[in-house]
Amino acid sequence: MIGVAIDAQDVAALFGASRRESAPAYRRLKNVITEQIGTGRWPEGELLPSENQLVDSLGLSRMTINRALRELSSDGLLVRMPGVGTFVAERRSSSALYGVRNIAEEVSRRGRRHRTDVVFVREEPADRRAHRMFGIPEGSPIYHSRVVHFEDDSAIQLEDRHVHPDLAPEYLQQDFTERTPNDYLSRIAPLGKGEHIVEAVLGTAEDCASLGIDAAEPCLLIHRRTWSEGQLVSAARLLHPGSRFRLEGTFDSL
Amino acid sequence: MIGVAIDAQDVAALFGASRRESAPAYRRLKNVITEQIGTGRWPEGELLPSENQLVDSLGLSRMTINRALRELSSDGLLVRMPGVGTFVAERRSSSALYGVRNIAEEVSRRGRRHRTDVVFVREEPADRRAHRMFGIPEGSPIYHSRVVHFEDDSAIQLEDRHVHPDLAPEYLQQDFTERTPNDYLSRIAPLGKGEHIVEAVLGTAEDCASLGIDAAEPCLLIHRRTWSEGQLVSAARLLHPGSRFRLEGTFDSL
DNA sequence: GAGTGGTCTAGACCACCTT
DNA sequence: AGGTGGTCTAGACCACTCG
Repeated sequence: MIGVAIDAQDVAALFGASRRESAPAYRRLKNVITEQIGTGRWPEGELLPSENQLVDSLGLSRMTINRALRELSSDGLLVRMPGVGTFVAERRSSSALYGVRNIAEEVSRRGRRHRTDVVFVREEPADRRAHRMFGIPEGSPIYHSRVVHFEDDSAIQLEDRHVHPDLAPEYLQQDFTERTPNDYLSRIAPLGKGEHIVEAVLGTAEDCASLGIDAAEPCLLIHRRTWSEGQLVSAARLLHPGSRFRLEGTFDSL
Repeated sequence: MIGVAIDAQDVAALFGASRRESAPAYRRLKNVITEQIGTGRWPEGELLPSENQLVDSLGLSRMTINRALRELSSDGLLVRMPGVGTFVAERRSSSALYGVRNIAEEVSRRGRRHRTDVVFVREEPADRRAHRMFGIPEGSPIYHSRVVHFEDDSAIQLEDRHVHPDLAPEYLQQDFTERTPNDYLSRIAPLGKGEHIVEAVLGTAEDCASLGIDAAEPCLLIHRRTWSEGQLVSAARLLHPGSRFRLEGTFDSL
């Protein structure tokens, strides 16, 4: 066996300390486990106590334990194998295809910590490409931001974004460590239409340096444009290290 | 009151008819409800029978009913309100899922010529992974195909696919140069649910040789699984050279 | 007050994996 | 054989909504 098993008594201590919360027991147990995984105190592959051990140490019924573990498994934080045990899942980001909107939310939904590094936020003269896309005169000001999104301490997205200055006049004054650009934009400009293009590429040397990855690592590049009231609001280039990020989506026959 | 309530006896009839499935009860109940909503027989806003009514009509314990309804609620198909009832949710934003459906169609829609090379189509003993995914015994036969799709004369997709033998018994006899595996499967097994996972990777040496690309070229890898009637029909690994392929999609005011 | 969903218990049987 | 998770039961108490 690789990882040292987590002790049921440790879980009991953490769970006991959460008694102040008024949430239901299964919720509190989920919170405790999510926190341990999020902070890295329980590393990938670590074996959790069995359901029966937790029944004894936590004083809850097995159904309650089972619900907490089952939901965490369906959230992708744990991996359960019948006859074997419950393990901390490998940390590999994944986002709903149509959920590429709010990366901070996706990250925290997985019980991880989201952090943003701002590379720059500035006004620039529009080049020909911006002129064509946004329909503003060449040389007139346009906003340009570049930030890096972290999940815990690994970079998972380099966001390079151009924004129409008239539709988001306060853009330069925003603190993007507090609220992501996407967050801000979706608040001030009601989303009308969006477009995604996804491809596999290698990052430039600068991209790779920002993300802290090797130059040969394949990356997922998402071009994302959003319109509001028929006007292009924002065009973003979202670059994700292939080893740390993937897109997920489901569809129904509807 | 708006919607006419759904009768618990109707649910019982549908549930009884699903007895042939060997799935657990909560799963069958979820399938039955999903199907009714998917086909529109239960319109938006419709009131479902209460948990206690279903306990009586289905002969299941309330915990089992509750699990089915709770999970459907978390899946967004139902909306539950304590003290009020359970309702069919409003249609989910039909986030345009990327059109990975039929590559032959996509190619010819672009005015190019589509061609398929069959690498192999064969029966294999299921390994552990197949066993877990498809729920068939380890070592029992499973179908495995690998074909390369060309757009004009450049390879754009390596399709490696495993298929449940019971749900597509004639799979080995198909001529995939005439009709793609996807085409065939969607004809014989009505699509229920699908899942995509998209990531950026490097192909194996064999992959790159099949696609005629350099080993260092980033590729878009799509894992695609499709279910019919709650049973996994097919799991495919679709590998696209990054330089020759990208995914596009649009979405509307979600 | 009657009905709803939300939660929880203390058992149980099963298929599965490991030894 | 013994441990694991997967499922299920038949009860129970609660906060909530509605008439």
